[in-house]
Amino acid sequence: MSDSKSMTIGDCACYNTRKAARLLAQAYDRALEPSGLKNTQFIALAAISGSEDGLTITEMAVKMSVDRTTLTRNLGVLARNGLVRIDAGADARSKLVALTATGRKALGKAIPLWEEIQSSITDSLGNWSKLQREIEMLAEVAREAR
Amino acid sequence: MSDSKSMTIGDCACYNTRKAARLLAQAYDRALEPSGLKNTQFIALAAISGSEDGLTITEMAVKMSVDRTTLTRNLGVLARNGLVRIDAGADARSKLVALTATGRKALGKAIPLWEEIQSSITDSLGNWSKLQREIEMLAEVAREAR
DNA sequence: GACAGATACGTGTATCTACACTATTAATGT
DNA sequence: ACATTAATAGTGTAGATACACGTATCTGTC
Repeated sequence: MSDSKSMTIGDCACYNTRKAARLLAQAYDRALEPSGLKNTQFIALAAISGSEDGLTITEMAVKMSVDRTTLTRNLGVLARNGLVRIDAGADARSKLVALTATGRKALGKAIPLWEEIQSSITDSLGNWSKLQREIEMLAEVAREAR
Repeated sequence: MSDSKSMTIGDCACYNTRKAARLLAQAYDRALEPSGLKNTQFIALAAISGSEDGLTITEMAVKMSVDRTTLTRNLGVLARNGLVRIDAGADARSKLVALTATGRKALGKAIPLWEEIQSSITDSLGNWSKLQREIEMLAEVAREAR
């Protein structure tokens, strides 16, 4: 079963999704360039700005579906560039990530650039909302694959 | 126009696609582990094996929609592990990439593992063929975004 | 045959990614 | 109170990714 119509490696879900992700990352990076942010950094800043009182690294990693240790490194870059602040958390264990003024400013500069590339991409597609839901479903299925 | 229903950063095409790509990569890497290959390496070997007389690095990069210099590094890993051979090409400039016996063997071991995770993923989805076409369209749109 | 432009490839640098492991601190059970 | 377990974060290592730049080679043209 499940092999009814010959699987080909060219149909690999991982390959095709990664390919799209690479090309999208390049397009968004180019579009965001005037802000000095890469797509990853833009998304990270946006995630932080969405949380009023800052969030811990683990919280943020879960929210973004990225490995915690990956996020630690990525936050290191942002902190080095003065875009985020990493304060002591409630615990002596946890830390709180928050935007600096510089970070907020960069985010503000990036948002209209993002809106432009985002609508440029989605306008060329039939129905992005629907495709987005399907890609989210794909992510969910991958997350649960064990 | 194009903003008829309020764009939110959570709808970012780049973010959502990258997220799915990350989770898929983890799932496929886990599944392929017994072969010693990562998803990227598996795809690279498959791409090479698909070309009878080997291909140049640029040809392969175009075929896979990956940056040429990225591919150079990735091939370096595969060559270091004895999975591919990099011979002199027609030119004194170009080179020819080909599978070694070891590479062919690893690929052979990986294919059934790939089939398993691939159908596990796609079976959990409504219609992968259709979604795949849409993701390919998304990649195409991103490629042409300038 | 020399030269301008095109082709093919590598390196330096920087970022993103994640697994395995470690260290520290907090919470929990007896 | 103490030992065990859970929670939180960092490091070592390794691979993937791409841009800017540099080098060698080839090709067409004069």
